[in-house]
Amino acid sequence: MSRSTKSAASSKIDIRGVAARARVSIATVSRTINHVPTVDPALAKRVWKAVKELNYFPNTQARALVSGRSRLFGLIVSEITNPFFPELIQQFEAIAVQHGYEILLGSTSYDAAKTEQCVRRMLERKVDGVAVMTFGIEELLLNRFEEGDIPTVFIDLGPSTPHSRTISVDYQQGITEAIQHLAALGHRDIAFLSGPLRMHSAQARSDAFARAMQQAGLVTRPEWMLEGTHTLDGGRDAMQRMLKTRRWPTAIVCSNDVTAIGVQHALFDARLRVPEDFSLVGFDDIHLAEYTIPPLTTVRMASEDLAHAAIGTLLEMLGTAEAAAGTPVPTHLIVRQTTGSPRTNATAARATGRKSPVKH
Amino acid sequence: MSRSTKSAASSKIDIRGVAARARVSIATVSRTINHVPTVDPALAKRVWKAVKELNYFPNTQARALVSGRSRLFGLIVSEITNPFFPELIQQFEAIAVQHGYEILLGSTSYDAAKTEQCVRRMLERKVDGVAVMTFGIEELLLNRFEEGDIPTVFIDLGPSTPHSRTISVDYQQGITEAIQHLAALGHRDIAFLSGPLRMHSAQARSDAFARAMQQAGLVTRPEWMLEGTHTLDGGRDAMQRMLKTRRWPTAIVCSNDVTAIGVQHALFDARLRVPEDFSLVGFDDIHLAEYTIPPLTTVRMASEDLAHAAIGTLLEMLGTAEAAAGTPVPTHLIVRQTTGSPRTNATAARATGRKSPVKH
DNA sequence: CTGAAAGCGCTAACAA
DNA sequence: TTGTTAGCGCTTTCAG
Repeated sequence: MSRSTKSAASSKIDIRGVAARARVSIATVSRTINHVPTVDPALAKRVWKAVKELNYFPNTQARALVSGRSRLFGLIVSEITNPFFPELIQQFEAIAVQHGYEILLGSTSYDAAKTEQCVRRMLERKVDGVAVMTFGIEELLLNRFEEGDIPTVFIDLGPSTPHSRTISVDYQQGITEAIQHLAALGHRDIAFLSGPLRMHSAQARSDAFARAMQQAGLVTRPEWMLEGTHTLDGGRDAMQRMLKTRRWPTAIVCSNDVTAIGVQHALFDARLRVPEDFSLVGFDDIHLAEYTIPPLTTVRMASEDLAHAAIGTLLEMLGTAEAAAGTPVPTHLIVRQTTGSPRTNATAARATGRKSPVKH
Repeated sequence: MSRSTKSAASSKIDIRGVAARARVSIATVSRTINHVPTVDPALAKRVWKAVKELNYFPNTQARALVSGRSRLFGLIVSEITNPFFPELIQQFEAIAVQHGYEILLGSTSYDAAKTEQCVRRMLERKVDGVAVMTFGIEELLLNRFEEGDIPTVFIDLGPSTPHSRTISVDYQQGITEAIQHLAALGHRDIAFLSGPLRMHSAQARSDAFARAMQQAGLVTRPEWMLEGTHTLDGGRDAMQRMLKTRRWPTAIVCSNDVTAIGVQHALFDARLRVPEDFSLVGFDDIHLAEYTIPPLTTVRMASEDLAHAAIGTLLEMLGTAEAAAGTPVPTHLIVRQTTGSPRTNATAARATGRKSPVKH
């Protein structure tokens, strides 16, 4: 077991070791690595040299214990298996790390017990702030964090309390674009497949749809306002239910992309084609949307914008950053290949095969 | 600002507060909440009562500082946007939480600098163990953790050092099933679209393919062994390259599901049909595989099994759990709708339209 | 500008 | 069985 004094056992080196080697006090080491400006450059140089040689890095636990700040941000999402969230998480993590923060991830899976436990874990780890990206009202969460004086950001939730802020999303813009696009193609019978309506953001998207329809002079029929679950299965099931009804719409707007993918699947199963039999519009613009067959027309809400807004707001609440201006996160339509002219009833009845001729 | 003595400011309650209210020493409180069996039940009851009333929970930082254990497991993945990883992460987190551990997530994005930083963060936070699920050899990682005496599990990496173990995956089983399935359908010209070959697991899958082909008495042509990137884009690009060559295989086996989805997309773009023109097999069986159009035939490797094996091994190394026996993670074929009889050259030339008649 | 010393909240000897 | 006490590694007064 050869352990040269220099290299190995990096984990056992502490601030005292560095101080000894640099022939200064531990206080000076502390100041140096924290970039306190009043340190004599000569000493600082000795300290950094020792740090390098010993491969020292500070113990985060001790640091957090004494300073009261953990440099940890909690990120609470509902369900990590919806591809939108990983994209969001990745952005969030990248931006957090840039600012010297770590992410503690929690997923609620729409389950009260899991949510409670998740909040508890965040509180125990003394996160400096929390971003709740569940796209749903979680009064519970708000109260618990409020009690602990922990800065919290939510996505489009109503009131801002002393320790919580809201990031607003301009759902209307993108959804209006979608309806206008559909209307321009000749669609009049448009259905909306929402997420769980108890979730505020699902409700907001649903409302935006209704408003856009009205602006376009189209009527929304109640039986064409379906409630889904924001999942693949939910989209498939809802579409299957709709296919059992008498009168079909010619276009379907979904509250998120995975729902739309579920719809595509149900349609495929029923031997119905997109966009010939049904036009389809998603929401989110996950990376995969470009890869569905055919590629999905969808409303883009950039996960990067969301992550930026969330962390900016958190940093601002901590006094670390300037006010990041509360401009809402924008959305806009991306036209791909799931939208086209509405079918005539005749087409619907005998549709078969692809239109385009074989190429190769 | 009314703050009743009982409820609010839960974050300011410490072990001393609890001790005072329960009229015991802080040591007794510590023992109670750590379930040390030698505490007098009467006192324990008083302590728990105080804990409830004050809504107390221990400061994790302090606990970690003194005990040297953070109850944190690092989980390093390559790229969170490949849907396989979120599914794995979710499983991993669930199981970790069951055992009282938290997850610190890091993604390397195949980038050396990001990887380095990621390891550093884990070391700084003093993780009790690390699972490296990058599906690639990362000597760098191994050494750094080894130096810090941190238990580490890798996926199918060669040698086990004192502090590292390997979880092996039985790639052969599932891939052999896939080849046999294809051969039974009449395929002889089968291509393999691998991941980045510098990644050990991609190489292992590739080798398993070659062996399975040999066992089935089929020849593998070098130009049909393509290297992809385990991404949507990589699958699409590789397929597009292949379509430019003179001789086409009749079936394609992919090293993971997103690659297969990319291939489907390239085929769709080229007006070629699955499975009429090409049979397609994926690997992983992500949830989405059931929702591609048509649904993807794939080799299942359960993320749950992987997560279980990883955490079991980590716990075992920490002495917390019994030896979890090193049985390899199994894989097996799931037949859906992307595999069928091989095309004849004639079919390839004039393929058009769906076979099945319209239903509704 | 630097060093000595006092804790941060908790666990783990050691005494009682 | 319970309480007292000494730190864990670090930041941060407070003197010097």
